[in-house]
Amino acid sequence: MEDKFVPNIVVGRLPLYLRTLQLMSQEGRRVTSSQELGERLGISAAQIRKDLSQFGEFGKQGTGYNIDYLSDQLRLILHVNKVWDVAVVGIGDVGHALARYQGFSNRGFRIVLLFDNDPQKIGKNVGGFIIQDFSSIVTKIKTAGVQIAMLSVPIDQAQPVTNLLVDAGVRSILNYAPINISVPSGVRVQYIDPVLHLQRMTYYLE
Amino acid sequence: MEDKFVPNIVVGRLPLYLRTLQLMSQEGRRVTSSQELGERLGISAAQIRKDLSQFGEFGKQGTGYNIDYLSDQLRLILHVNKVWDVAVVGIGDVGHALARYQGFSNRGFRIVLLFDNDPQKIGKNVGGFIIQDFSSIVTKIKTAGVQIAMLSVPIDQAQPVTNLLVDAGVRSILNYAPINISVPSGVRVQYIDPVLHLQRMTYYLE
DNA sequence: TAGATTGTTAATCGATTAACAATC
DNA sequence: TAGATTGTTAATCGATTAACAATC
Repeated sequence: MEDKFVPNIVVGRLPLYLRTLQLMSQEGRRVTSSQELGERLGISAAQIRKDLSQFGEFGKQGTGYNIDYLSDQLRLILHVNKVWDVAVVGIGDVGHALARYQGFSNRGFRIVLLFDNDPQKIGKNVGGFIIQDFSSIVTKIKTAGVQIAMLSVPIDQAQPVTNLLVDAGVRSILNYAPINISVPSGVRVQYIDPVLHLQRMTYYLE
Repeated sequence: MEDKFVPNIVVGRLPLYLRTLQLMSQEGRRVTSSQELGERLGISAAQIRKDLSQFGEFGKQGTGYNIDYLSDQLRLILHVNKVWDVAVVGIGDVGHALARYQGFSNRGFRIVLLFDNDPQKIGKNVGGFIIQDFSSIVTKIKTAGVQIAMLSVPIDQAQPVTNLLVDAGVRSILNYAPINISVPSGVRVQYIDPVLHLQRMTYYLE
């Protein structure tokens, strides 16, 4: 089921479904429908049903989806039924905010390592973790078996640091530096750059 | 030219092109080609040419694109040939990082207003600006004529604060709260939620 | 039972790519 | 001139939607 090819664009919507279902669950709701989910997300009901059908049958005709059951299934599909250890690399303002962000733990992630190369910062405690020196990055990440990193270093360090992360066995990188980085196949990168989003909106402003 | 309909997905790629061109310009480069741009971005050369052709003819056969000229044109198209004033609403760790982020100014944005509702924070200076009380948000934003806001408040405040922003005349919202918000037509929302990106990658991890 | 909603198929719609004449 | 690369067309590919039988 999960072995078969699923379009990337579909995979990208699943976390959105999960996020909304978790919220509904917190609201005390028990069941929902593709229509309701769609309305909350601005996505058509047909698309949601089609997306889910890639992975199995999770609903009941006439009643819809059990929220907690579908959430569990989505967590299994997305492999966030466990908690993933994450490293934050580059503890400037962005890294600092990530290290202290409370929104990871109930969605499948926890931060376990912080790195920076500024002697002023090394040894400091942020969000309960001690900032460690870049020089130890490969061994520390390897030893901890961390496979996911959030990268919040300056632009010119993004590629060299990425290379270290790849050497250390990191397979998923969330890159906050506004530059495209190269990784070998088997390693995935996602990008966050607020300016891209802002410029996408100013197109429609005068 | 800009009046005619352009697919949203095309508009979304333009900021990426611009970002790469600005980087090339800083590297001292003068010209590039759709092929080179495509390689740096992981996008096909044909797609880049097709996207650009929606807005005009910016290249020369045989030589390619003048980097600074194409950058200027993209800035005009995206309306970032000017600098937009932006408000940051909610000065927790994320808002704090946004307020101090140095990457906005050379890409068309500058932060001019900060808001929070925590009496402990109101009056404090972050990144050169004084945090102001929520109670003044509508009038202050109206007076300043700010049309863009970055929203970094807790989940449960996202929708009510959004309503205030809309009342104040904000037309573009970059929402960091992990929840979908409703806005009237004419107002645009973009979302940033790191967990969505992480979960999209764990799908491919075991 | 009647009403509601799923999962799925086929039709539609839109986006990407390949190819090439034009031309620098 | 020969080589390179654009802008654009037509073909391909993929994603979305509409519709409905199945069934809770």
